[in-house]
Amino acid sequence: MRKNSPEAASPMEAAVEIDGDEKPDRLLLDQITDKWSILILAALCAKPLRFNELRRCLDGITQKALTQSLRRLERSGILARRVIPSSQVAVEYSVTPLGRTLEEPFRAVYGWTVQYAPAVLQAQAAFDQRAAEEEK
Amino acid sequence: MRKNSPEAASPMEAAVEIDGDEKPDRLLLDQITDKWSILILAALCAKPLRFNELRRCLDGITQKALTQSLRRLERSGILARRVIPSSQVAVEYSVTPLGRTLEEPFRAVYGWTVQYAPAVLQAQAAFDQRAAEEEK
DNA sequence: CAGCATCCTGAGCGATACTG
DNA sequence: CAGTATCGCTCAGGATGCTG
Repeated sequence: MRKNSPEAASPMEAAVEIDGDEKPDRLLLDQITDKWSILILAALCAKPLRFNELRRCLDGITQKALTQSLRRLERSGILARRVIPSSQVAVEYSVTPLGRTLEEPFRAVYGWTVQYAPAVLQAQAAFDQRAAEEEK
Repeated sequence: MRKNSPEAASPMEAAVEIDGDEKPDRLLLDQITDKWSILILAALCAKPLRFNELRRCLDGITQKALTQSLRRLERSGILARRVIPSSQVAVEYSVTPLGRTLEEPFRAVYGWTVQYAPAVLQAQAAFDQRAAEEEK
């Protein structure tokens, strides 16, 4: 396996330059930017939740998808899974210290979507407008 | 650093609370966090590129996938497509001002992957170790 | 060169049923 | 409650060929 590259003078460009084979960065990037990870982390950063509580927060997610996302995040050390001793089976998910370090970057991205959503919607409308016109 | 994010009482949680129906934020989030968008933006932030130049940067992407991603980003006003008059057909893609505002947030996420990749890999190894043991 | 159209395969998702 | 297991099926994505 390859260790990561020494030191890239340019910040992000490294991702697109060293592309000879599958970079771990790219894989990792895919993992954390998947459909639900951001939202799951957002929910658990607020407070730890149990499986079905979490499911209710993430409206639209299936049990299977949630389980998979949770496992993947747990495996990567971003979430912790803790079985609560009780009469009923109870499992609580929480964010690890490592996961906490992701909160900021994610907040930046999510903040962007909120801030610029109107601009983007407008751009999309304009684009569709133009497309429709030259269709005629 | 950043100047955004006034001091939202609830920073990211908004995304997981208002889930009655498809929120535009969620859709937008999916759009920009897809497999290639981050890398495309990274490449074009460095400098504008033509279609095949860009394709070469993003090793592994197919023509179809690249076209789709580019259209989507163009439609959202993040990229600009410009046909260069010449003897041969030439098209240059560049980042719009709106796209520039995404550079920071993306850099934060990408930076995280680089910084914490070792920690994540270690966590994954430990996880797999544990899993393998209780398999026996 | 920069795409669009078409065909095709399989990875992944949802639905359902079952378990500790 | 918190999952695992199985099965069908869709549809996103790759491969290929063609065009302005």
